[in-house]
Amino acid sequence: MTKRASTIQDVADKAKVSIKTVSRVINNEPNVAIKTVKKVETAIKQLEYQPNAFAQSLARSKPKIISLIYDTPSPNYISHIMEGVLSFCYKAGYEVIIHPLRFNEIGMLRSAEQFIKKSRLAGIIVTPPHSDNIEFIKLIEKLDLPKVLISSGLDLDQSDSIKTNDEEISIEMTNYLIKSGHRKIAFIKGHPTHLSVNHRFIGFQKAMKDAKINIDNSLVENGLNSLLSGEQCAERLLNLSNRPTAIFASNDEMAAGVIKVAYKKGIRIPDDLSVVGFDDSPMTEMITPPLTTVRQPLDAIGEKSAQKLIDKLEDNDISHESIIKSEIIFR
Amino acid sequence: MTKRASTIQDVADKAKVSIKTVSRVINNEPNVAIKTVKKVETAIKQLEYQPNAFAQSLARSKPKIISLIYDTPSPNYISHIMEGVLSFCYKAGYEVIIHPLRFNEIGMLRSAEQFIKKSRLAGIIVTPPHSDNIEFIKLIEKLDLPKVLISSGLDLDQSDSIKTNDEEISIEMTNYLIKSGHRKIAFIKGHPTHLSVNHRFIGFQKAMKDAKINIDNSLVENGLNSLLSGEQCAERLLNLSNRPTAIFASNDEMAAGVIKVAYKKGIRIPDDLSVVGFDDSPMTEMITPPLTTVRQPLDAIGEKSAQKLIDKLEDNDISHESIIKSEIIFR
DNA sequence: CCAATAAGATGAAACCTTTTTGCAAGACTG
DNA sequence: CAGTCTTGCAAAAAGGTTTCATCTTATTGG
Repeated sequence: MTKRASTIQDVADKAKVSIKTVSRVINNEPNVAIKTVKKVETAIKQLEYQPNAFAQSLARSKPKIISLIYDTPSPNYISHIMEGVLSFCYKAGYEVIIHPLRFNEIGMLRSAEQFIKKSRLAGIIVTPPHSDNIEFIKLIEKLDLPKVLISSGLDLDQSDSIKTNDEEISIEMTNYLIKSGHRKIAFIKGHPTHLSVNHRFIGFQKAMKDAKINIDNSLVENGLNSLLSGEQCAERLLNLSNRPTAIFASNDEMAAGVIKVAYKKGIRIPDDLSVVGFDDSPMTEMITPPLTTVRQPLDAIGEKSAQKLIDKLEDNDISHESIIKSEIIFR
Repeated sequence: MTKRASTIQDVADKAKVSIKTVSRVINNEPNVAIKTVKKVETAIKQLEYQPNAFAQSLARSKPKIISLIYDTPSPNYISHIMEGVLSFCYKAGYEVIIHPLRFNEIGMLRSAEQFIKKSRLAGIIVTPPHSDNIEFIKLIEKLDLPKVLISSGLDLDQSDSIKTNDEEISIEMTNYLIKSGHRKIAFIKGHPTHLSVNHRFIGFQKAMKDAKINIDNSLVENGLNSLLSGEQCAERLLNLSNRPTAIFASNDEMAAGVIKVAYKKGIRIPDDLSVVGFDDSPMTEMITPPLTTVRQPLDAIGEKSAQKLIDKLEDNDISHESIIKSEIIFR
């Protein structure tokens, strides 16, 4: 039993053609007679030949490898984005290296640079909060690496980013609350460095203004995207003498925190208090009572990002919309 | 501005040594004079040199690349395992390719084989449910690929797998319920192909037997690990005239399903019904009321798996324990 | 103290597998 | 018969690792 994997040479021998011709077939190059293609293909099949990805990457100027950079936001978020990215790249013949990068770690930029150089990436997809980090983006640009930023709040070239319609959907959600009769609506903002999350607040403000309802500043809390911070904000909000009748949280984790506190205090949902969130992690469904929430199509976001990046790399026409719409799930 | 990245040759020139010597320094090989090492290191720093990972992989017989195979179980599960694997591999200088593989897809085995060959993997880490798939394991063995299986129920060489103490902890959990006064305890089993989950049931049986409590068969349900199946099981269990006072679910998603149904039926938790789960996804905390549950240290499992695999690859002494203990979180 | 020998440091060239590059030659087309 | 496709050849990348030989030193025995 020869353990040695077969090489392109073996295939060439078996098909009785030259190496170059095999290479042509593998890479779908034009100008190969159909008959020859067939011969080569059967040889490949018989030998169970698979081109060595490293040799290919080395020989090509641009290896077919991209990376997805993340920083452990919610597992749900990242794993769905990942799913979308992987499934598209798989079809397109690209390999993906998932790379975690701690946002606040010292030397994070240097280690990122090392990683990028070492892997000779063809391109990079960046998720929040890194996509909001101007230093990091500059590094990528310095290295001349094609990129796609997901939900970046930075003001960038359209062709470089995939965004969600946070502001618009936030308006819609706020209108829903208003239409349901709420006037004292509290808002829990997200992490300050997470720019795109802040668009959610902007939408809220606009909707309130349009409805001519004043926003009571004591009803606006600054959260940190975590369950705990949601609890803390809720604690303050629900202790107010002028307690809100609805709370709009910038993400589901914080919304869950609100529910937890409300439960502890014996405040009934949705009878005494309406709670709405943003993100639709599956947890939303499990929570009793279920939350009305905004569903972001994360898989689609991942897929589009990958598509956009690969189109760039291969100089295809870039005509895809860059905004992926979320929708409200009423519960 | 030369865009070309610097090569080992450049470093050699700058340090006035041979390529081989630079290679020695990069790979920490012995028998290099300290003075020489210094010279080379400064040259590397000045040129911002990073070895090309593909060239390395190509030249080495075994590339420093391993893969983590998964099949979208709960996002929480996979992303924590991933976290552990990545962080260890990063330190050890290995790259990780995360590869999704649909369990029931036709041609799944062939596509897996292609992937493994193409990437010239050094080793592979397999998560459930693939780690229970005998066909898949055989494929890996045929390809002669070092492996570590996470929570495999198959009866394998110890050195090939990382397990959790499911049975033991399940006994402990059952004892806790019994000690709390419960006698009519229902059990919701997990997905039948997910062997390790079944050890949880075995533990439950043992504990009940030891306590001399008969298990009422109508109180044992077959779930499928999903929220929905949890709801269905709960529906049946809670409609029984002889309704259980406690329900032990094999994972948290099913436990959440139970809670959802109980809530709908107006059954109060924990007053009328105790619910305990297994897994400790963060959802558990958010759910109101919080669940008593088993916490599996997923990051640690990922880390140990990576360590075990890499130790194998590098012929280090393999002396690590292969069982990672879970603990019960009382709430 | 010196030759003999071992041990350590270094380098030259082959090798890993594929793509690419020209160029030449044979095989068609109309 | 000129022109366009196909195909092959051989060699040069791509950027490392590895084998093995060589040149220095250090150690040892006498």
